[in-house]
Amino acid sequence: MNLRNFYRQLLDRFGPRNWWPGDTPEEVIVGAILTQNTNWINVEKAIAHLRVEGALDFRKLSSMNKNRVAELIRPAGYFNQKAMKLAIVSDFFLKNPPGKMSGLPITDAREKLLSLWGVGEETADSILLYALDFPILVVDAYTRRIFHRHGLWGADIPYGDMQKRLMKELKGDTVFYNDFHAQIVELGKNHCRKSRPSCADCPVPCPASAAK
DNA sequence: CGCCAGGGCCTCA
DNA sequence: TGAGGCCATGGC
Repeated sequence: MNLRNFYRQLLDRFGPRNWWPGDTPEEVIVGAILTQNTNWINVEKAIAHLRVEGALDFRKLSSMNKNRVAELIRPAGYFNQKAMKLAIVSDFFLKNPPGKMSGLPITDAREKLLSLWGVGEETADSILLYALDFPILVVDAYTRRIFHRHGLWGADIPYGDMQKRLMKELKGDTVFYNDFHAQIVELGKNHCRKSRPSCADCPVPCPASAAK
């Protein structure tokens, strides 16, 4: 399969996605934590609560009472863990502002993020790409499932393997990786669902032999 | 109803 | 280093 062509099919169907859903780097970073294993609809409710409270703000998030933060982000699930994660990440970005992080070599920036409790590979890469404008491809459960169904790899391929393989073939820049991942999410949510996938109107139908 | 969602950490071998 | 358990709400 030609991945550039695959992307073209998605772009033709869905149009440019203009991601990430969030305006400021702060909002993108908060969203990246809150959306861990959670439906975006629920994340939006949590972000709305934070905004009303004036807490969509690193200073506030790093100093506010954890129980209060947990209460505000309750709809996003795992609220106790995520309240802690928001405090840790906020504290980090107060000391390492996004503008300064963007100037580091990407490997250094990634390592710093991964060293934080609560920030794994996907969250780190989402922040690197969507908040700090680094050219790195975010992959996720949708990516794993979609390309597994297309016969590209096994169902349990590790995160890093997916990322290496796709980036090696795509060789994109920040703008391209931004939209590629956004298109994958659109496809994964609305067509290539885990259960009851909507294959009839899929913009990138699986080869019959590989479909599952 | 039960399943699922744009993960990540801890434990235990 | 890998599998399994845990965290938790709300939509469908």
